[in-house]
Order: sequence, then C-alpha cells, then structure tokens
Amino acid sequence: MNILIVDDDKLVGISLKTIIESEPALQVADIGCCGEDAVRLYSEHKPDILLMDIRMDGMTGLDAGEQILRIHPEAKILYLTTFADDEYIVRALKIGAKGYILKQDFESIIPALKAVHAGQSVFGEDIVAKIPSLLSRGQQKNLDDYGITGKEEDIIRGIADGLSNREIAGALYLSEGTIRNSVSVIMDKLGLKRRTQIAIFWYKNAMS
Amino acid sequence: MNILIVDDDKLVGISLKTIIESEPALQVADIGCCGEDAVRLYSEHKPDILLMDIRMDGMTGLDAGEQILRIHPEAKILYLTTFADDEYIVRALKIGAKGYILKQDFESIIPALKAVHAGQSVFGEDIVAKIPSLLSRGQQKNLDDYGITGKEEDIIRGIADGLSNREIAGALYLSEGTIRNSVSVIMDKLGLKRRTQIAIFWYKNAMS
DNA sequence: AATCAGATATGACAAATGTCATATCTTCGT
DNA sequence: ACGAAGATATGACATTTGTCATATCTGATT
Repeated sequence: MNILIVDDDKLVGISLKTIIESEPALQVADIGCCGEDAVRLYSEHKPDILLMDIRMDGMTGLDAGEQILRIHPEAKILYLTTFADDEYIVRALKIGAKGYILKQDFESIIPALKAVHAGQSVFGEDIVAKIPSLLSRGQQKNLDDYGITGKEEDIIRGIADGLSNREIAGALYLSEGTIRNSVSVIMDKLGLKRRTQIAIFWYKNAMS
Repeated sequence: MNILIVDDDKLVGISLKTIIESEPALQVADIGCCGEDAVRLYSEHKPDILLMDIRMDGMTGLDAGEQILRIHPEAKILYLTTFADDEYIVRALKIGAKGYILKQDFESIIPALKAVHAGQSVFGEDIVAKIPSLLSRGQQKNLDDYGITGKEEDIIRGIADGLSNREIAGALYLSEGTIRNSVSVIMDKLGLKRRTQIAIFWYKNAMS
C-alpha cells in the first residue's frame, strides 16, 4: 500500500515515514510539505492514501484536498491535526475526507491507514464526541405524540421557516385568522407561550 | 486483543469468529445472540471490543449498548449492520459507540477492530456521507461578522431561549423599550424581519 | 332528516412586537 | 472643557400576534 505524506514540518514528515515503513506492507511514495505539493504529488504518484496535515502555510490541507477530490474523486485522504477543531472537522467531512486523526496518536496511524484502505472512515475520539452534540438537538420527538395534526405541522414548518401568519395563510390557502387560531392550538398542545418557541421546539426536537 | 461477538444469527457469529481468529493477535472471548447476552457477557469477559449487531429481537443492540456504557463507560462498542440507517447512526453516535460498519465489508472488520483498539472511531463510507448533511445547517457563522455587539448577542440568546422582550429586559436589567429597539437593530444587521427569524438564525448558523 | 364532529372563517379585543424620533447620561479623546 | 460616540430610555404609533366566542359549511353517523 502506497502512502503520500504531506506536512508543513519536514521532521514530522520523516517521522511519519519511519513509523509507516516499520510495517512491511506499507511504503511511503513521497513526502510533500505544502498544499501545492499535495496536489502535484498526488497526480504524480496516485497513492492509495494521502496522509496530510490540515494546517499549512499557503494552501491549507482542506483546500488542497478539495482540489484533489475534484480531479480524483476516488482519493482517500486522511487528515492529521495537532488539535481537534470543530470548523475543520465539518469542512473535512463535507469535502469527503476519509478521516481525521490527531498526530499525537501515532500508534493509531497504522491501523487507521489500514481501515481507510479497507474502505472505512476513521476519526479520533475527541472528534466523534463532538458530532452528537451537533446532531442531537435533543431526542427526536414525534409531533404526533402531542396530537399535532398534519395541517398544524404545516403551520409549524411555516413558523420554523420564519413566516408571518399572513404568509403562512397565503401558502396554505387559508385565512390569516385560521392560522392565528391554529397557532394558539399548537402552542397549547406543545405547552408553549410564543410563536418563537414553536420554531425553537422545531429545531431542537423535530425538524424532519 | 479480546473480542466479544453478539449477533442474532448464530451463523454470522461463527463466521465472524473465524474471520477474526484468522488474525493471531485477535481472539474471540465469547459469542452471544441477543441484547441480554451482550450485557451479561460484557460484564463477564470485559472484552477489549464488543462487536455487536444493531438489529436483534428483543433488546436491540443500541439498548444493550446504552446499558453497557452506563455500567462500563470505557466500553468500546463497534456496531455491525446490514444496511446504513440514519436513525441508528445518530443514536449510535449519541450513546458513544466507537463505530458502525456494514457486515458485508468483512475484509474491513479486522482493520476496523485494530483502529478502534488504538482509540479511533470507524465508520463505513455510506454512513459518513450522511453526517455532513445532518451537520451542515449552514456554515458556522460568526455573529461579529454582522457587527453584533455583546449585549445584542445576549438578547439574541434570550430570543433563542424563547423569552419575551419583557423577560429579556428583566434578565439583563434593561428596560423593555431598550430591548425592543435593540431587537430592531439586530434584525436590521442580520437582514431579518421577525424575531422568530432571529431564533432560527441562531439555531441554524451560530449557537455557540 | 337530524345530529355531530371537523375544518374554516370572522370580529372584537388584548397583548406583544417593531419603528422611529428624541432625550439623558456617561465616557473618551483632544 | 468641549464635542462626539455609545448605551439606555421614553413615548407615540403601526403592525403582528394571540385569545375567544361564535358562525358556516361539509361529510359522516345513526
């Protein structure tokens, strides 16, 4: 299995090479040290996996990754980072990275490479721990449990889209008064006092 | 490294054992076939990793996992499943599972086990692909970019908590009129028309 | 046919929200 | 000390939102 390493810090690059090549099945194709290197060397070597730092001067690992994945959508990119950073994680996931691990966890680099090669995605503990809190906005509750009807759910969606009663009425071909009444009923059923709380309820609990 | 296998289908359990024990470093401590088995056998063997099916008659793998993690928070649970299912993924992430892979990918089971043992979390491709869309309710935007002041952010939080202007005023020791004015300014800065949209903006974009 | 439940609508009202001009007061820089 | 800038407040007003009693219409039940 061929690995391409890209890291700002050449010493880190060499250390990684040593670690990786301690495993006979793995070879390091090349070592780059900036985003531009990553793009160029990836096309040149077509490695099985690109092991790349996120933070680099000039083109960041994410920008380089995005560019590489545009050209080679099958590329397997595993990001290395010195600390867990939410913003990066989300962007890394979005561009389609295969993983995100901390450099400190050097003993987990080889298993991570193998898992990625086998088609899995790998993430360090700290990183995964952050995802649920972003996802979970509370247990997914079912509006039906509160006796919310279909029409009422439409209205809730309207409120959660930030519409006024008049706008919701227009969208659903009902009168504004009907919406007003219905909003009262909805708040009653959900135990809320203000329309804003309906939107909040939606984003925290339902939102399907 | 000791593995505990739990799967509804005994044949699958035995096949997994065969695959796993083809690797000398790995041994299977035991094989269970239901959620109750999982809980009991986990306490009995304290395996390094619990490899468990999600769908099982009676207690599901998720319920069992939740219970095990309550008693043994350090437990490493790797879920096996026959298909990728959003609901399960989210719940699995929430309870703190270390991974979620498809049974079909049997050649990736061993690397996955090793990566989990090394402290990483492992997810099959299909699964990871779904996370960004769940996460990405818009890029995390910075309120400062809109010229929102600290006090204004407090008010935004109040609105996002569903408070009325009067309640926010009370909480911040300001007059209700001041809050009203401030809300106008906030909507102006964020390009919004209604307070509900402020709450929505908060939940979609900021919420730190 | 008589009745009932539902969805929709209206009007009257109360309360909350949003807009705007303007006023105080403090603080900061010169 | 002077004036500018910022934060807070007020009052007047328009609009939106929420509450409630009541009305109308439809379709289903008996």
